[in-house]
Amino acid sequence: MGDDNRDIGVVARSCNINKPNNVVYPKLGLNVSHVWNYFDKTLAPRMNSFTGSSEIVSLDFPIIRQERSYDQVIISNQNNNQELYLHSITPIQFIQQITVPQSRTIVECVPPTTTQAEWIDKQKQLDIGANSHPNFSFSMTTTLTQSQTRKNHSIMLTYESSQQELTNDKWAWRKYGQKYIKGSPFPRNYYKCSTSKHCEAKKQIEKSSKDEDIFLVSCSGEHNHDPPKSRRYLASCNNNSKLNLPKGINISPKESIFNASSSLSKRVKHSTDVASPIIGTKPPLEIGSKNKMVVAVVHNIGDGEEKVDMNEDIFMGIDQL
DNA sequence: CGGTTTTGACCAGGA
DNA sequence: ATCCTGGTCAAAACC
Repeated sequence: MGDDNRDIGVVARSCNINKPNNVVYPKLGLNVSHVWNYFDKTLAPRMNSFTGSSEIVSLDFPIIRQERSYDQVIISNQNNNQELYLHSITPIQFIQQITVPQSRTIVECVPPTTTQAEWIDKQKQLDIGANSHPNFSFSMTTTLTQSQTRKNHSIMLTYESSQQELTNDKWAWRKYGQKYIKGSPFPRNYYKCSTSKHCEAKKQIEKSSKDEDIFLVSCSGEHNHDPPKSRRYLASCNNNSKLNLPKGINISPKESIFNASSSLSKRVKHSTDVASPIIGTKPPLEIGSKNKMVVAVVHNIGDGEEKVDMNEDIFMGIDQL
């Protein structure tokens, strides 16, 4: 892609909207779904509070999305007579560690009759900056990093999270460790899914040393069960009144630990409101080979037509090795 | 009483 | 081989 798309990306960041003017998209007739997948929640956290007149259409990947061999996500309407094609301009290939947000994703609406050849041809048009059909290009605002610290360890996906986001989680977690990591004054907290013994979902939470309001959340593994029905843990927070964090998250920097460690006993007695499972954090991201986040906002603009807007940070495609 | 948190010990991988 | 670092374990304490 050339400079055109870079410009669009810049506009998208500043305007929070990423669409060419006066573009009418085909009527998709998509069902509104409130099923958010993990990527949706991670990459489009602001959509939680979307209050505009538009409908938030969150497309559940296993049901609505499908992929074709040429690296495409296709969203079909119920009658299968219209499709929304989503495609990563630059395939995102994860290696040991790679940061994603520089990647661009293109979203286009094309007739359902598009064949692979036609689609490739459209890509060529895009490559030369042609404007023959509606398309968007935008960047993510959420830093998403995939890493693998050790050979046999599962791949972890790391992203930045706000305190608010930490408190909204449907999964139950049990803390199993805490470690001060070199280079950071804040400890890293280790959690496992506590709902099922056989669930391999894990996550790590640590406070960002760069921004006091940001937490770094790393997820690995997948939940192999439904979220717990009981959300009893959601209400429990520790006594950090300033932050109102979920219980169990220790963000005390090293210095304060040392200064306050007058207690010499191995088991430091803690106040009643410090110990408890951390719940209320994002669910781990499902890192599958076919994970692609798709969220669209559909504007009804009359004449039976719908306008599909893509928020600047609500879509991305992820391909794995 | 069962589940969770705490925290030092242990272990494996990398330098 | 040794050291360092990060991830996990597990016993004790807590809720």
